[in-house]
Amino acid sequence: MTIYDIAKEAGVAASTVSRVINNKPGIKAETRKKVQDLLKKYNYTPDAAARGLVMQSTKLVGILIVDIRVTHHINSAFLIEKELTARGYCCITMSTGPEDEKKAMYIRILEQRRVEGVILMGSMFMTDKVKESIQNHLPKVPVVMVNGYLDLPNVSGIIVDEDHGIEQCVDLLFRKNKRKIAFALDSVSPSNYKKQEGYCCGMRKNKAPKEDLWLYELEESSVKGGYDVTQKIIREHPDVEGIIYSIDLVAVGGIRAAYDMGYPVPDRLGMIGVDNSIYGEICMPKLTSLDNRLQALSESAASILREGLEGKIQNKKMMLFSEVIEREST
Amino acid sequence: MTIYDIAKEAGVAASTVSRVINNKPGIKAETRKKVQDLLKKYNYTPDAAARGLVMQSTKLVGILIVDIRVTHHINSAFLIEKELTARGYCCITMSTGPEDEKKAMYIRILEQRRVEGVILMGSMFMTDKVKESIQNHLPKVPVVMVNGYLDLPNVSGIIVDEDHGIEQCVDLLFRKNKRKIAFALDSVSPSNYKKQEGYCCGMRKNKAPKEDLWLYELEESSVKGGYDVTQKIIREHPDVEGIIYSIDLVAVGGIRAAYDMGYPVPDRLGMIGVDNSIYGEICMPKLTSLDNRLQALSESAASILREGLEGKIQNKKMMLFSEVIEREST
DNA sequence: CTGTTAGCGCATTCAG
DNA sequence: CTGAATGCGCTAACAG
Repeated sequence: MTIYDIAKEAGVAASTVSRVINNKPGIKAETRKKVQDLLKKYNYTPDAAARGLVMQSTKLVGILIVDIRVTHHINSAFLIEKELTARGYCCITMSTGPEDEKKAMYIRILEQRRVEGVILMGSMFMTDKVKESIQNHLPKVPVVMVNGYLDLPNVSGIIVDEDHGIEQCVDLLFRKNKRKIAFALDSVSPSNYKKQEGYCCGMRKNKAPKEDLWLYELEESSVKGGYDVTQKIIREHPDVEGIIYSIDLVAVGGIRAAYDMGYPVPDRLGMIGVDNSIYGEICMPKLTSLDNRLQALSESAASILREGLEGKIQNKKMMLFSEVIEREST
Repeated sequence: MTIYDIAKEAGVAASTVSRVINNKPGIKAETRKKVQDLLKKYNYTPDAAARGLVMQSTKLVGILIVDIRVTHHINSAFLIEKELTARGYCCITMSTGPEDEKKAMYIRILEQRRVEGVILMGSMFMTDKVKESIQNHLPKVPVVMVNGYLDLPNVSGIIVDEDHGIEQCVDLLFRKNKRKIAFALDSVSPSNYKKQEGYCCGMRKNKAPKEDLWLYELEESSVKGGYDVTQKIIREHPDVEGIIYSIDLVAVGGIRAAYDMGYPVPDRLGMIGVDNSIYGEICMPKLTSLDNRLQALSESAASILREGLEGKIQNKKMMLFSEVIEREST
């Protein structure tokens, strides 16, 4: 079913049908009615691709996420999608995986689809390869990176001061008289690197001796990973008094490990995660967590992209401030 | 940049460029090379929409989810997307919200985009309005419903015997000598209705007196909702010995409520959730849960849709069997 | 081996 | 107020 089919049956030209569909003025009420009836009769809907071709506008935006199963990221995507869908855009949300080549591949897919805007979700997209791909394949569409930045004329970024936030976490533990603090990283990413910096800064600021900076990297970013690393930390440093984890998901594994090893939380061991996620409300005791402002981050990203879609392409750089949410684990 | 631009610079016709792009045979190696160099020079990628128009194939599939933030559903979408992307399809994943009108609206959006297949995620799509929309707007594309079914020639469905699974949960509690069992529903959906049926069946089968069938509906499908309803259950039935929840997310709220009210789990109170999700591994004690076979469900959905995309449109109906995973809460 | 032509479904001039 | 003609970017059938 095309506008021609409708036109033929209505005894008018295709252009008339097109005008009716798009509510253009200058159509006799009677003709309009006749066409509209036919449109309804056949449940006709115009082909977005064909329209996009002639209008030079696909109304498509791409949202790239390393892994959509990561609660934190999909929650953000949800908010962004809601905002953009309300404005008539259709979002293509895809999981790229962590490999640079695949990220580049997905950028190409978005190019083929001629998206008019792109969201890059998370600092994992802060790589040279991604930068090069954007430069080569999407040099003119507005791109917004959530919690990261790429120095390109069409890319904007919003970042959270997670380094400073983690520093506050260290401060909090010190205030609770916990001075032997370990830090567990779930993966290597610019965001996690910043958190690690914050940990080191905070420890230095609180005059912790250098040999007491205990950095741990997880085998896997999961509850089990958190469980295992925590056992390891406790075994290697039985005098540990606090652990900060790069994300809540692994922190909750740590909470359980502490319990199983007979380290009461928070009395003997203070624990802090990052994301202020639902995981922290489920475990026992409830987890103190660094709120990295997911909602505000997403809303800003959506609104910056929206501006870009409206033609104001500019590489904005914004920062939001994280905040420690204290619960039962400290 | 179009194939014409490339063609002009290469001194060949557009069709030749098209042939090179699509690796068609019968091109002089020299010409091919010349064109390929230009393609690379300009980072040219064909416009998927224009190609789709002439090929009569968009290579687009739609995935509709009531709320992509629901872990269970997004995990399933992830698996399906992976499979379909690998086969050259591009997935449009969208949150419809629970309202029927919005579901219908999103079906129209998919129609406009001329998707070649659709996944309906979750039993929440088993409504007359959705059925009517599919019938009117997407009567010819293969549709696969995950954990549900619509009686339409182009719709397939895979369902899980959650009713029977919940019955087994009741059996398990009875074996543990818990006979006063409540059931908490997080929302009204066909899937939850089936679970409720299973609860009633199980109770009847185990000869529980009719007045001991305690059904509760939650205010909100959240940890807090589970917490509140559990307090209510305990207050209204201090002799309660077991609670089954329609999903893990609310069950973990219940676990905490039981703790706060001094009801040791599992000694005094056995608790069971549904989904076998990560939530159940985070709480303490760890949650016994009904595994509703998410992975198998998703894989089947993807493979049925794939068959549909390959032309074998048929309304298959499949069933998978759930399984109780016992942990610490029973 | 390559160029010419036509047409996918639509919106938009420009005539009438 | 409406119709005919054109072109968006691409592929395919047909010539040559």
